[in-house]
Amino acid sequence: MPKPGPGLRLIDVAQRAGVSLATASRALSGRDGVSEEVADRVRQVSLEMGYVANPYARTLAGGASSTVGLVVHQVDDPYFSEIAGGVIQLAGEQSLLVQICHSGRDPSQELRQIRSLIAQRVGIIIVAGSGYSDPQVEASSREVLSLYERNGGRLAVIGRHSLSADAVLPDNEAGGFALGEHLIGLGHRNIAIVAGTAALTTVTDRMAGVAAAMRAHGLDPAAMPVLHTDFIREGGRVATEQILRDHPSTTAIIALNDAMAMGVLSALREHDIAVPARMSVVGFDDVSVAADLAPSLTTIRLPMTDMGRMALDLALKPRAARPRRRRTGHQLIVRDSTGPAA
Amino acid sequence: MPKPGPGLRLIDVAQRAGVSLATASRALSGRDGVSEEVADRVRQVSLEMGYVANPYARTLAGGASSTVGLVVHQVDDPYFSEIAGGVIQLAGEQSLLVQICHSGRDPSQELRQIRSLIAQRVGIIIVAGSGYSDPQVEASSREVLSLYERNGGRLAVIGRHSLSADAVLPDNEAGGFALGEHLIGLGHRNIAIVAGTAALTTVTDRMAGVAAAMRAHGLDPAAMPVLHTDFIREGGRVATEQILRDHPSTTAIIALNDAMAMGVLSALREHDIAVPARMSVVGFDDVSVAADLAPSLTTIRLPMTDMGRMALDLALKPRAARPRRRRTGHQLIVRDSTGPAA
DNA sequence: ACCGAGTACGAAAGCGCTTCCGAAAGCGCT
DNA sequence: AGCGCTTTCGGAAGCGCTTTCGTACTCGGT
Repeated sequence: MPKPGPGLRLIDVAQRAGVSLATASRALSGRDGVSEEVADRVRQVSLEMGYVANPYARTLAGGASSTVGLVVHQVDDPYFSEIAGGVIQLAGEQSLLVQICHSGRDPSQELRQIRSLIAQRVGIIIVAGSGYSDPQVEASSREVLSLYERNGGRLAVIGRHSLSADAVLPDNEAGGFALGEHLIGLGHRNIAIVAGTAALTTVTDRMAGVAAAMRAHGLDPAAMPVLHTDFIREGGRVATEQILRDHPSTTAIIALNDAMAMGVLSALREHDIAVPARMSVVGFDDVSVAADLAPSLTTIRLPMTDMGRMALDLALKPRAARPRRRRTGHQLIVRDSTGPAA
Repeated sequence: MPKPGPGLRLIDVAQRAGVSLATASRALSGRDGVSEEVADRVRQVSLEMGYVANPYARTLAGGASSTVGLVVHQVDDPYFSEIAGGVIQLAGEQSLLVQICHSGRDPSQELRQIRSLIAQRVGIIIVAGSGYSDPQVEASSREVLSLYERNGGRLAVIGRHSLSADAVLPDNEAGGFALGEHLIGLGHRNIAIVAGTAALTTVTDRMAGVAAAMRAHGLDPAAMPVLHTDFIREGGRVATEQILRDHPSTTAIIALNDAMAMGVLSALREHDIAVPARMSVVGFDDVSVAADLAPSLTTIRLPMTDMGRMALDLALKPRAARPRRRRTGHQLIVRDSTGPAA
């Protein structure tokens, strides 16, 4: 492992400015107890010499770490990369650094990553991604995180419910409802859901919204085929094959995220099934390519970049007595992948 | 700024294991001078207590920082997010953490980010993204980076030439050549290039390849319209408008990356110009959505994830006498966006 | 049984910073 | 002039770790 180069030390600056180490430290970190005149001189010298404090020493000595840990499922998934973009953006403005790691959609891996971040003593952790409906897993993850918070760490989660932490929550249920309404309004009655991993709360919430819409229109959600596969493109492909085979009367497919919707479209294309003439397809998230797909995708827009910013913003604020919830807006974007039922 | 919680200290583990601090340190870091028996006991106790070393203390005491800094233009650009995915993947396997920051395609911002990483004493820096053809900018960035390397920092760059650093280089010129050959082979003679930011070496290299292909077939590259805009989707749209207005005889458009190609396709769609019947379009990179576009995009595939891994791999190896170059393969992927010239 | 070489471990010195504490100096007041 | 109070600063003690150095002990050779 390479070793970073040596650097200017605070004592060098202090000597050059003709003050003690302690005074120099106070001057640079803006503590009071230093005359304006001396403080200015120290700052001046420090600037001239291009001094930058060693963050390891600073943190060790009881200062706070200035890096934020970000845990995402997978950074090359557009949903997460946009969230990460937002976090990095705001972090940059606040001159914080971002440690990023993958949980790979695996609860135990996620826990490992969080532990590692805590060990790194990062002061802020942002966990993006769905919660897991497995109570066992959630419990142990919750335990680690709440210990972290009790120790003074700041935590914010994106897109998952958390009892203790501040959270940024897309309105998954309302989004699902809007999708359901849209399709039912177009006359669709045989709607199938490509639902992704069953254990994710994101999935269950979005499904609940769709079910509510169906009930609101006198349809029976229980009759609706629900295909659980992976929450990625390939999952959409696989599920579509099953739908075509087992539920031939289906006229509309709701994929619970855009990645799976892309898989659905690609499978339909292979089977020469016209969209939306013979089958309507909707996604969820509105990742940036959704508009460029063939055909362009009707979906629910979530402000991913903002969600990243909001989460960091929450975490930067002092902790409130009760965990804060920030709900994001959502918007139905109607494009070319949906049309009237055949 | 929140403060990370306290933690178990090495001395706690040492006491519990009945050895001195020094011995415990040696045992856990695998140094020799400790009997197998004692070392085992210490490791056992450490595991039981869930001890994790404080990285700040460790680094301060002369150990090496175990985080790698990654500078990308923008993490929510698929090209960079896939590279980042590769870096994070390998870093995870080596239990390194990744600090990620945006340069936002701005040379001075990039330099600022690098400086900040150096100040953070990260031991490894990976810079992804194109070089800048502005010699002034390149010089000052080169100065900072070579100082960093002289001080023992490890550096690897992706997709840019560097005199001193190890580099992972896609074969931009050969890729450009392959695209040119493909279109010329389909009978296209009036080819326009959507080139993106003129100051990037990636752009100039890819253009050089296309030009070479034209010369090889007796065509004059100088006659070819070259549109310089931003290296993003919107740049492709703007450039396409210009092409349609100023170069109506064009039958094929080469976009020098997929993002711009998506812009080109979207502009053509608005103008109801059939692809590939009336206009062929190619991109470069083969980001994962390229296959799902309308129509699916002919492009040059670059192994982005691998490139990220390779860069970190290079940086982890001890420095060689001469900087190493690792050339990546490339592959022409023919899809539905290209066809014979009208 | 004695000596030099080797091995296993502990004591202690930092790494560069923050912060507590105490000394010195300046002030208004009696 | 003498008192207490505040302000400004320096000395020094850590933060938790790695690493050097020194000491006690073991062992093969004679």
